Amino acid sequence: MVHPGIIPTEFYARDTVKVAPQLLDKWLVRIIGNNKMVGRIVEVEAYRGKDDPASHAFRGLTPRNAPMYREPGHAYVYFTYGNHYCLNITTQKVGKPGAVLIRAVQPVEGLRLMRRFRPGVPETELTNGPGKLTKAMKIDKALNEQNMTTAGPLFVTESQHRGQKYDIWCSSRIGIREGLDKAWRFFLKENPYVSTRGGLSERRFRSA
DNA sequence: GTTCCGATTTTCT
DNA sequence: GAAAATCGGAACA
Repeated sequence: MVHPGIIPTEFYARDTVKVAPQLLDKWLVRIIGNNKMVGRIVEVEAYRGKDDPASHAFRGLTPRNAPMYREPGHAYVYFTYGNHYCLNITTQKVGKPGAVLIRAVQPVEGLRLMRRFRPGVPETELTNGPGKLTKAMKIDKALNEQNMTTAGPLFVTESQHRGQKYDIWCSSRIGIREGLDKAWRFFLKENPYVSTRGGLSERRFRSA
């Protein structure tokens, strides 16, 4: 199987807040045996380090957040609220913590498999939240620390569809209590697959 | 539509 | 012991 346009390590080895909005419209690809699932990234959040009280890395290195300090372009998968996995892609060079949380994707390919992992759910709710997309695409602890810059079980590519114009908006991040002043959630405005609950102070970020 | 609750890991108090 | 980068179901309106 050929996978054109895989996003390389250098893309991720930069400021997390710069990387996050640039991941929008790219394709998250999940390979399981001969099956392929693809989701267009439509909502993300940036998490940094000591300057970011909402980040897992705010208080320094722990066993859980260790991937945030290691190589960029790798998966940081953690288990939360006793029920759900969340997928992040690590950013910044080794030693400097950072990660982008993938909050929502738009199903592009492999809908049948996604529906099998999330039965009885309408298409718009298949992957419109961080815990939902990991379940629909079978992303769990087994993929923690996976390299996402090469063709493996999980990686990101450029969009393989014709470039259509879209508006990027930003807001405060969701489900946090501190760091609400930072507008580090980025999403495609009016995309029906973005998770519903709005952040504070939504506003236009840029068009692309 | 809303609010409340339970699932139960990791980290911090 | 409590809160957290969440979700789905139940109860209520």
